[in-house]
Amino acid sequence: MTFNDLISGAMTSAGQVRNEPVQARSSERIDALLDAASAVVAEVGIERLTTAMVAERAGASIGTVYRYFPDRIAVLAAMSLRGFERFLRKSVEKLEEHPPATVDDVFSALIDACVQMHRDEPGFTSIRLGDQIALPAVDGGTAASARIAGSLATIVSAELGVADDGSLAGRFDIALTVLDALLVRAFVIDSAGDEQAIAACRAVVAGYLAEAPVAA
Amino acid sequence: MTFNDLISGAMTSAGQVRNEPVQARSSERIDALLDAASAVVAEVGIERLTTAMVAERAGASIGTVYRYFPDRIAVLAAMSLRGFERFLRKSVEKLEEHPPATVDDVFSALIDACVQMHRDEPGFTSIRLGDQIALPAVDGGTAASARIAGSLATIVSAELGVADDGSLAGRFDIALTVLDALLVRAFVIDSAGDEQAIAACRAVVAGYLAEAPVAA
DNA sequence: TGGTCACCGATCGGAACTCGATCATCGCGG
DNA sequence: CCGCGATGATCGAGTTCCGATCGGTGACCA
Repeated sequence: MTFNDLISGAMTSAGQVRNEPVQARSSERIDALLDAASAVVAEVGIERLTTAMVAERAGASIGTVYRYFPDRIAVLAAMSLRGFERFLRKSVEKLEEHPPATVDDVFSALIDACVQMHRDEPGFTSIRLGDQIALPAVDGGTAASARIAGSLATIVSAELGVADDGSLAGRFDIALTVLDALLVRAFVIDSAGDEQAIAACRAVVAGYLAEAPVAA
Repeated sequence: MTFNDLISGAMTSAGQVRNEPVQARSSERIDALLDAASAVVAEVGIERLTTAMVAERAGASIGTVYRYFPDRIAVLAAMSLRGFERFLRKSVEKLEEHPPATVDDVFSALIDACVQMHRDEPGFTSIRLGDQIALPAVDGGTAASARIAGSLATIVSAELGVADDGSLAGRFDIALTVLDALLVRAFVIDSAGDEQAIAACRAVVAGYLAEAPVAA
């Protein structure tokens, strides 16, 4: 089991399109629609996004939006899931580029990936890493950070030889929750990312992970 | 300056009603509308709330909703602000009932108040303590936790004699951000509040505050 | 008691979403 | 290799539903 397995284990059906693309132009169209949705959220926020804005920004027709997404909320959910998957891919990229030696290295890579998402993915600060589009239909099993934490604990145990008394997944879930919240804070303070706030995120997460396990 | 000053310093105009109530029935109606909005968010989520649902649930007419709120998002913003204010009031209540001796006591009271909000205030787990309705029109000065942190730092310095090298407000802002995120997690895991997750929130916040200051 | 506040719901504009017509792509058979 | 037909993709007018308004009526309070 490698870091790459983080991705397949964490995806849900909640943000998938209604018709899986067959032709290349269809795949490209979906990406364009989600790029458009991201840009609209970055500009006006989640609540004010309309499907007409998305269609217009994507250079498509309203009917094309509804070919792939059953409704407005499905567009937001797909955007959220795409962001989540992209975060995972960047994380895996970094973890495979510079194999971590410690848990702290692992989370350092996750923070780097998440900072990059906030900087490169319009609207990510609004949509964040999480579940707010899906709430209240989320529980401890389906929450975004929980979907990563279990696999990550398994992989970290195996790859780094970290002992797991059963609490590692919970601790990672907490660390991911804190990471997401503090990076949103860093990008709310400064849309380019407040460096002190990012540094503080690193310190808080590292400090937490360095402690002896607490029941999660 | 007392803990009670936390409240006046943290409020914004962003969630205020369009017509301030004059008659008692008007105040009661606004409360009923916001109670209704909370119930609807708890059931269907933020995105699916409609003003018709709010009117119906409140036993009012659609025109009554628009007497007090210019639009749908203003209803959500008012609900969010009311939650935030109620959290502050519960916090101040607890802090005045049992005067804290340490920063940890202060945050313990804040956690108790926030847990109580999640339990007693429908929809609070969706709307949380934060700014998501207002995003992206939020910055480091207007963010919810930042609006508390400055006053709290001043009060804690004065009341508890805690030394402040200028970083206390930032540290409190971080602690509040973490507190909010980890309690949302606790109530996502279990809608009654997962006790282990709540305990973990206490430990993480206490652990962070016990450390030597890090630039925020 | 009268002026002001509060409420209602019919109405209209705008957003969400549908569906039938049309266009584009691709694989297969000649 | 090319033409054709089946399938996929797109569009936007039309329909439905939601957001928001406004004029008429009722309630409150000084």
